[in-house]
Amino acid sequence: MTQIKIATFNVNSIKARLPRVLEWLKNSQPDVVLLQELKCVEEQFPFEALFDAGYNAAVLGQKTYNGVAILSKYKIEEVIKGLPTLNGGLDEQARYIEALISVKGKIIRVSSIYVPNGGGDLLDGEALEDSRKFRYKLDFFEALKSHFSSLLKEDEIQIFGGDFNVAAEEIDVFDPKSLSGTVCFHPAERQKFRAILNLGLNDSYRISNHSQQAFSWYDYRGGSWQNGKGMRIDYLLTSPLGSDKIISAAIEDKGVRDQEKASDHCPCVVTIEI
DNA sequence: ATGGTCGCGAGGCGA
Repeated sequence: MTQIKIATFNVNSIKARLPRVLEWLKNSQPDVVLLQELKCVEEQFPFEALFDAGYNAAVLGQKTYNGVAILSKYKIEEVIKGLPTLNGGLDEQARYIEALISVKGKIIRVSSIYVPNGGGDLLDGEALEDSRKFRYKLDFFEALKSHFSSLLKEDEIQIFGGDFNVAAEEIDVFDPKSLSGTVCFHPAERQKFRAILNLGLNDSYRISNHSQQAFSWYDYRGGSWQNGKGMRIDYLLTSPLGSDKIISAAIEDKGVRDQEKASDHCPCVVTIEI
């Protein structure tokens, strides 16, 4: 009987965040960590500091923007870098990395995902849903759904985690009325995310904490953390074999988001018996 | 409050 703790954490620059990340790793002791928004190329990734902290790493980097990684106390195998797109190519940005983790003779599949935000300035009279960035976001969700659909044919414990940049339900935002139709809480993107869940994946936090409101992201601007104005946009989605084995799930906001030089995201964790 | 704050990298973009 082995328990494994898996985390997802959008760090908003691994270089700027390294001291905070090392401190959090020491306190939280996750076995596997899915990182997003590295904001550096693989050559600049702090492999040594993280190895010294006990973690192997697989990295898909990019200069300045995006970047995803998988950290693991166990061996990382069969790494796949980049999200397959519907036309048979690969998404051009560093937003997806997947691997197998070998845990005491058992295999789990994990991926670290950074869904495009989809927001930004609109042209005169342009609706969010017509903007280039938002359409890229919706296309990315479609590509994710297609890829997950094929992976779910395997009888594996699978955990797909990351910053999905969408709040699933009204309970997942601080003000559903005012935020409805804005980026990260627009009906079109919520529908795309729901379609991914409908493949048979579970939102591990929500099935473990039925009616608890908790947020994984607080804007740096406007004192959002101090005012409790956040959203839950980071998830650890589990395949049926994984969902059956969930012990607990949580968002580790206290002692992390309230620190100096914190990321605007909080780590989300799930513990699974394998 | 039509702003606000970060990170990157050296002005503006992305979030």
